[in-house]
Amino acid sequence: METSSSRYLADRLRAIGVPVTLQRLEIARVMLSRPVHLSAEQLLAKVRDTVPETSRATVYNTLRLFREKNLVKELIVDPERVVYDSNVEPHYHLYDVDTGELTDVAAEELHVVGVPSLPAHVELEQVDVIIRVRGKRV
Amino acid sequence: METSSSRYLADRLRAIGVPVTLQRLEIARVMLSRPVHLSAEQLLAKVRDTVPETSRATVYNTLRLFREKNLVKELIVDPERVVYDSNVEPHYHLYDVDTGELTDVAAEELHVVGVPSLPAHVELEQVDVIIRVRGKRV
DNA sequence: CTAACTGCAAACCCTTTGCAGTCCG
DNA sequence: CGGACTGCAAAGGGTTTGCAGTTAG
Repeated sequence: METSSSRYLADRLRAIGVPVTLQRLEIARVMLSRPVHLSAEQLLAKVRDTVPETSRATVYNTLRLFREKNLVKELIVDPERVVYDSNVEPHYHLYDVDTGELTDVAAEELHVVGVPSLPAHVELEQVDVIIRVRGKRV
Repeated sequence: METSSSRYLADRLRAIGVPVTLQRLEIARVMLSRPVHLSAEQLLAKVRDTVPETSRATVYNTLRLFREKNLVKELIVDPERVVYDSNVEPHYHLYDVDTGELTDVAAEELHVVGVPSLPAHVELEQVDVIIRVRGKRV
């Protein structure tokens, strides 16, 4: 499947009511063609490689839009920056605190047992699991 | 046990090689007398209630020091701010994304099954579980 | 023609830092 | 005395916003 073609991506955006622009198409190409973990700044750099007429504001605006449309998920693993994940299916993460590298852990591999019953007035939104690892100390 | 007396806290700081000052003692009283979740700014406000001659820089310096000494743990649940947790024992969290309220979930209640085997060059630092909830939509 | 999108730059918030003054051992 | 701690204010980095110009339907 040609998931990375402009045609496919443009249709996908239109299908969810997102007007297609050059910048959004390119942001979609970088973020949505395959599972990636990118910060806003990293995304901006990649998008500017091919579409230099892209501003920081547009990247942030588009990320917010994509998040609202459930095309990407925010990962909060580091106080320094937010990371955007193009895998919106339930899954977990392994995070190397030294390198910043993020790896997906499939929901089939890992299970959270014993989630407490919730107060009546709240509902579950999502369960985050972050397995923090670091390079071995010698 | 008088865990909140100045005497006890001062001794506790000295025991781990932290020179005792008025500000540190007060920060310790607010943070360490009982399990709390506080942001730096919230902590500053509480400390200034009793010791107004406390600067923001001192709060941040002291939080870093306390973290290095394993008196508090950083919680990364919200991109807006870091929350400090005076419960340094392994445990998990329930987070209300609407109110910002954080609740501890004891390690005995909840288990993470299936943590993947780690690459040889890294070691496990910690497993974070954040159960995100929100007020029920009507 | 109107509404929506974009770019730029400045504003904003949280956190850290430089520096001078102060205190404790 | 010397090293460490403190306060102030300014710097720093990531994110958001105001506004004017442009584009698409």
